[in-house]
Amino acid sequence: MKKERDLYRDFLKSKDLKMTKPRLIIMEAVFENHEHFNIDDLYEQIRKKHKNVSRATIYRTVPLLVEAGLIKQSLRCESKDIYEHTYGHENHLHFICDNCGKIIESGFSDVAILIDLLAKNENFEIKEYNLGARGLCKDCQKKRIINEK
Amino acid sequence: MKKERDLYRDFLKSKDLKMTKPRLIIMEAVFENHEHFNIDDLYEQIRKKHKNVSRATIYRTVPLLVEAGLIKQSLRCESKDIYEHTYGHENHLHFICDNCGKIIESGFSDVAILIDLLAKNENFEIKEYNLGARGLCKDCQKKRIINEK
DNA sequence: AATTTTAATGAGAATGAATCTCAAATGCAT
DNA sequence: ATGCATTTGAGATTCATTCTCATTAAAATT
Ligand SMILES: [Mn+2]
Ligand SMILES: [Mn+2]
Ligand SMILES: [Zn+2]
Ligand SMILES: [Zn+2]
Repeated sequence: MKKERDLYRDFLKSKDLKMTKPRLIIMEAVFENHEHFNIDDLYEQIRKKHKNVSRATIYRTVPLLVEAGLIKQSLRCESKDIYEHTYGHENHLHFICDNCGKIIESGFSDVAILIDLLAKNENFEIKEYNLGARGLCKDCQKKRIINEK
Repeated sequence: MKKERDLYRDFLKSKDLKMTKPRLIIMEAVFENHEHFNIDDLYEQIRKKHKNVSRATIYRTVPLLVEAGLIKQSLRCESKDIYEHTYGHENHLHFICDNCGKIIESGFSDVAILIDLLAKNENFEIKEYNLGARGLCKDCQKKRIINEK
């Protein structure tokens, strides 16, 4: 939490943005848990302690955290943008179950090497990977077999 | 276009859905061009010839084409869901330029092999890959250098 | 071919995530 | 402390998507 705050401070300073109370509250809430989250989750979480932080400010602040490189926009879920930490988290890919919505994470060091090669071919400079697949998780495969009987 | 229509017919029959005039018009419009498209693009395209096909029906029909395996939901662009053909198109990944929005496609046969391995580890059954990266295209890298002077 | 049954459609209303507006509040350099 | 540009909260607005429901069309049955 210490490092994140410092990076955030530096980022804001570098952009001539002010370190305000809501911006601090929001960034601390974001790093309180380590799950994927959407703006509404975050709003509810923050509201428990701070009755006066507005949804608008959260919508305005989250993109700053993205730009600062602390979080990234991840997959979309239930028609909502969802986010996850990047700072302090390994790159990983998502397997999303079409049936139950479960998200399974998996490292992808080797995959990245190949994708870097493809990108090089196109002279494309990658800033952020966005890798995953949809399908059926272990449990839902079993259910399917039962249902299709 | 012949094959797509037959597959679609079979799919509708298998689901006890009727082959209606709007459903046919929409599926033909979808396969008229080979670009990524969003619902609004499709609506405009269809409206040129058929003044009476409603937006609602397009929103209702596109998911059928997805379920039939003819198209897939692809990346999101300008806050709109976008779609692309799957039938008759190789699997590929997308490099998306953060600066100009350009979408670069690239095959990924080798990548798929690695991802299949990761999926196997998790006992996850992949139905559809969703692979890409965001960053800067060749042209925008040059522009950046100029701008940062 | 006419009738019945049932699903699908069009038009527009409703929803809801995300963005915008603007008067009031706050951070920060002096 | 003072002054001033930036940021904020609250609610209005936007706009993609979904829903509603009276009407229409497809297919099954006579
Ligand atoms: Mn994740
Ligand atoms: Mn594509
Ligand atoms: Zn599952
Ligand atoms: Zn570009």
